[in-house]
Amino acid sequence: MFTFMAITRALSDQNRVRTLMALKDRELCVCQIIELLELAPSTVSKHMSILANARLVEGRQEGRWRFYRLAGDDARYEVQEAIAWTFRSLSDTPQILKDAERIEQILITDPEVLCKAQNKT
Amino acid sequence: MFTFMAITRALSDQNRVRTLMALKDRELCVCQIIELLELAPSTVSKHMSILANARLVEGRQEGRWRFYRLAGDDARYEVQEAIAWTFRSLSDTPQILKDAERIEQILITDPEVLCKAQNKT
DNA sequence: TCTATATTTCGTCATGTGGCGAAATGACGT
DNA sequence: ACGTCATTTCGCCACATGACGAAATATAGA
Repeated sequence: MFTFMAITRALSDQNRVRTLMALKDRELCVCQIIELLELAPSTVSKHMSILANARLVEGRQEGRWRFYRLAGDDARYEVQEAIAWTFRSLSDTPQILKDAERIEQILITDPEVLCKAQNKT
Repeated sequence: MFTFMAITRALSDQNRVRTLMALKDRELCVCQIIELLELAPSTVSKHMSILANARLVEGRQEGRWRFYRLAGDDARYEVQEAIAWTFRSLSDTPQILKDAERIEQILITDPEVLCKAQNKT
């Protein structure tokens, strides 16, 4: 029950759901997620920790950057089903399609450059 | 997206999830749900309206009583999948098993008597 | 070691949410 | 029509949550 509630609570925020969808087929660095959501780094960090806590995503450190990816095949089935359900429900929605386009743009820019740009703002 | 968020928000409260699980294979009158959750009628009413708003449950008026049941086969597939996922995730958990037992007890008592007893409290 | 920098943690604020009781609503029986 | 009674609506309170900026942390490179 606790596990399940952690998942539903994690999914009950639009920004977190958008992030989850953005991780389809790729991992993203925190600064890339910041760029997508247009939120403060601290806010995004909190969101990611909530998603990670629910085991919906996994984090990976690479140098100064932290990358997040969707939970893998080793995840609990509640998690796997939650992710599958989310994707089936939202893949075709305007917001997610718009995000997908935006991510393509974000991926063009090197994370290095992206982060630097964010620090100036 | 809006529909999906309504569902996840509805599922992000433990009492609402317990209620949803309690509706497996049967409909329940509001006073029976009050008895199960041990919450104030106004609180339960609010919970039910949130579940109904997300289309996870449907209400039916019968005289003075209002019965709720799980969304049927005509519901959107997001809803159907959400319900299916919830059941697969929680059917075997202690809280839900305990609730199931308690519901058996509640069902023994006639709703008429149950409501009267609640009014006295 | 010192600096730069990507991310997290902390403190704070505004808003949302879940809880209750009282009053309103709606439906039955008389 | 009127009283009864199950449920909902409303107003309120305590607490949770999402947002930010500032400060702390951790890592890479000089």
